[in-house]
Amino acid sequence: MEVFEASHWDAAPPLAPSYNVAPSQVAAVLRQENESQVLHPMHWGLIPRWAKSRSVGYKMINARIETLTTKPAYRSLVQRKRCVAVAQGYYEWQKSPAGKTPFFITSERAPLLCFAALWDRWQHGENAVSSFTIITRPPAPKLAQIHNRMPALLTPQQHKRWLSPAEPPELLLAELAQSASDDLQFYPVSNFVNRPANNGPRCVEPAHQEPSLFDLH
DNA sequence: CCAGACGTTGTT
DNA sequence: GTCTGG
DNA sequence: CCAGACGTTGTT
DNA sequence: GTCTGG
Repeated sequence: MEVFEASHWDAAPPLAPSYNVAPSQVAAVLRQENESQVLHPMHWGLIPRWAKSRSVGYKMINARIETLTTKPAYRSLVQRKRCVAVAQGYYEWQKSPAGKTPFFITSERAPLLCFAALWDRWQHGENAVSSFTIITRPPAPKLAQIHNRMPALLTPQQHKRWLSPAEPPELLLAELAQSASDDLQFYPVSNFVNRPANNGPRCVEPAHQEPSLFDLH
């Protein structure tokens, strides 16, 4: 709330801290409501209003910026359902012949990352669920060594405009695809984070250098 | 018209 | 709900 | 994203 | 291989 000058949390108890937010789990999402910014707990993995079951959300965790305006599932959301997912960092798995290594990625300068995202509300009988998907883009040069995609990130200057319903989506998307993301830093972590049930500071501890089988005699 | 999909990543 | 394919 | 299950019949 | 759950 301090960083974003958000006015309040939507739900009474704010989210508990998590070092391992997996798809389907709840994360902090910023939305504009009238003139104020409000934090909402939302499930990661978009469940569109028309979905017949919640399980649709397991597939829609990311949205490619290149095709955002043409995909039927997303194009209507770009107009009025923009939001910002908030976290200190995120994990990306780098592949090599030796296997997959998770990296933890944060900003050198900012205390939090702002992920450009889209949300929707799904209602089925009694229970309503709000959920979101994170927009992805080709990687900034720095991150190309880790992965061939990255989340579309917003600077603190950009995020208010991204949330504003008055802003034209075409312009916002053009800027989003360009934004520099040159302040990102990263380091490898252990595969403790691979198991969704694992949580705590151990998720972001730098990995020991594992000797490869090749180096053992 | 109705039926069926609606998504990304990564691998081959 | 809305789009695509048949 | 990764991990883990993937099934029925019949019994307690 | 593919789907579900976290």
